[in-house]
Amino acid sequence: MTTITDIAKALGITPSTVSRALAGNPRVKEETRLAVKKKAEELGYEQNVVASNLRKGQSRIVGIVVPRIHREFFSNVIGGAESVLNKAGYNVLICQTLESLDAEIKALKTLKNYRVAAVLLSHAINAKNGNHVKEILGSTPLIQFDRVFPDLPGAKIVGANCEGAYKATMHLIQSGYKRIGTLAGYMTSQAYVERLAGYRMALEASGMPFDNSIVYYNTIVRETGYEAAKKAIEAGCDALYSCGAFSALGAVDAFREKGFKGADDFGIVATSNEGFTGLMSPSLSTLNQHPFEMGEAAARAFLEGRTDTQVIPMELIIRQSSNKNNKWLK
Amino acid sequence: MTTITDIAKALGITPSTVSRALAGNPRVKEETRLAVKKKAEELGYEQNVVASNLRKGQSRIVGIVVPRIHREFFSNVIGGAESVLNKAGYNVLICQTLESLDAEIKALKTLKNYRVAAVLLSHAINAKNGNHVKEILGSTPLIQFDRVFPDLPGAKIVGANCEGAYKATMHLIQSGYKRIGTLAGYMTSQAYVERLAGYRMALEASGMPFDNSIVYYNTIVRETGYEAAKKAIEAGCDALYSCGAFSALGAVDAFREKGFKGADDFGIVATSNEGFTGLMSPSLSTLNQHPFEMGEAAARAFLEGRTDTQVIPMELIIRQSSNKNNKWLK
DNA sequence: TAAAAAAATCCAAACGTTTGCACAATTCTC
DNA sequence: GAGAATTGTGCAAACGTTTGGATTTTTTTA
Repeated sequence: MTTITDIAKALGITPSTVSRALAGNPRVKEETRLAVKKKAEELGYEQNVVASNLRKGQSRIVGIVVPRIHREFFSNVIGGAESVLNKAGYNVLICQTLESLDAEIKALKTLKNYRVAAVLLSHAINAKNGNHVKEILGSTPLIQFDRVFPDLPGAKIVGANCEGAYKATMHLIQSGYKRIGTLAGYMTSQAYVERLAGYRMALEASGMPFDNSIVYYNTIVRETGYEAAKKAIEAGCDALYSCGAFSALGAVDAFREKGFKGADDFGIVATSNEGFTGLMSPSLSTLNQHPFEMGEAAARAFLEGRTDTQVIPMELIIRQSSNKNNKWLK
Repeated sequence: MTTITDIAKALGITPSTVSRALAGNPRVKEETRLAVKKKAEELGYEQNVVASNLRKGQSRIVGIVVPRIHREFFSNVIGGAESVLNKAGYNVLICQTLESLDAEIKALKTLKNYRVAAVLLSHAINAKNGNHVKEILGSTPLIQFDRVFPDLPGAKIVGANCEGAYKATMHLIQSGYKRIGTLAGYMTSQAYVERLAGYRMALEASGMPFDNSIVYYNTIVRETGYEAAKKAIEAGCDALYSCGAFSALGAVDAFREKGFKGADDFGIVATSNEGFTGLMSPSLSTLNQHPFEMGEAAARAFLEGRTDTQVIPMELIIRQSSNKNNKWLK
């Protein structure tokens, strides 16, 4: 591999001048700069970024830590972040924690050892606070997304959970549904608490009672969604706002079983616009969390040195499952 | 940040001994090794991997280049590769090409400049050959997966396209379907050519004619799948093997339109076990390409220094769309 | 107990780049 | 045309680690 020393020797100058020439330092003569560029091209020179990083004490690598790479939400966040960072000349080093706090700690240490320019982080589910992060990262910029700890410094990118849930519930109300339950998540998670709050606000803003007996807690997978939906039907509900996407899938199973034929019979809006929601039958009305944009925002927050909290709006996508003019099954 | 020199000074020894002690070199006394370890712990020492990599001329980073990070298939490959590599002490630097050859070239150069230990690569769709790779990567180990160029050196991990298509078609034949068409892909892609070959082999092995008039080429998205399926129905088909998953979705649209009620009316098996295939109604029988395992295999091929081609079997998953004993819609 | 062998440590260079400061060459000013 | 200002280049150290070979210390052997 050719080095700047090789170029320097070939040109009878010193490595320092070559370095400056390649870096576009104005202190080197136009003439020599061109000669250096030409020779570099000629010898197929490529900078050894490892050496450069060592000398400069910093790298053009941004670390991204996520619970799981192959999760629709996270892979989209990564995709968004990568595209922004790549344009700015950064590369991404990716670590997955598989929801383990130990793995998160290890990942952060590794990234620190690589002297990454910043860390984009969404916490493992069993991280209870951000103390470990502060200690390990020191002065390395931190941008948290989705699963954040408010006490940690630095930018945070979160979804508009409350507002989204409000919008979804309001849509159901305005569509004429009279008794709207909710498939709520775990109250240990900030995101789900906010969604429940949004649901409640929409009801109360419309003069409808908030009835805790049709709030089905801890309902985030298909099976529990199915069971909860059956109960909701028995309880006289004609619509559901689901805090997740997979639980809504279970609800649809229940509707099928009951012979419901369309949104006239029962309406549902789910959170998280997973790919399948638009492909299944009935297609599911959802709240799009814009994971790709979340990744872009996280990357930009780093590039622009922001330290505030950004809230990414959730977009309501109305599909068959809440569209009263549309039969589910032909 | 504390360095090995700090540790050396604190202990009254030299950095070289500290380095060797931490590396577990047998030339250092047990006693000093323990002292070093203790002091390192005490001072919160973390190795500067950048300096280490520079000196050693290689890094513990593996580059992964994919067309798109947020594609179910690729994000799973990455997930699989990361989990294996991480256990072996490697980290992954990820680049997406967004199907652009220029971006692929740039990514490879970047990875080379980082002196990565290896590159795992799935080519951009408009890369016509592997010449650029050879030139840039030089001696850096290359492992290609999914989209590979046979002329490039190094390990290759591919799906068992022919065998999978054979299995899927054979399953339809054995289920009693009499006239089986296929939603074929682009014949410019090796994978689709092989799938068509497997389909043909199954027919011929069963004494059924291969009829090119019910081979629907270039059918890989929902819309074209829908159109092709309508034609297939008119042509008297009672089943389809689809080379993609999204085209099968279009076929299901067509079945719905025709009022088909179950696999007794029409059978279909799709390639690629995308998440939605198991969630839609009817659930789709598919060939699971095992992307996660493909990523694991690619990572292991590097770790074990393999240079052969591995074929990852495709698993037939039988669901409602080809199960004659099961009505699609209740 | 002296010499030889083995074990532990040290020295110094190297990896390839960047950068403050010194020096040389050029241009400008009066 | 002498000195000052400007411009371009060189020198050498530094980033933190690793490693071959030299050196010192300890242990073994006769």
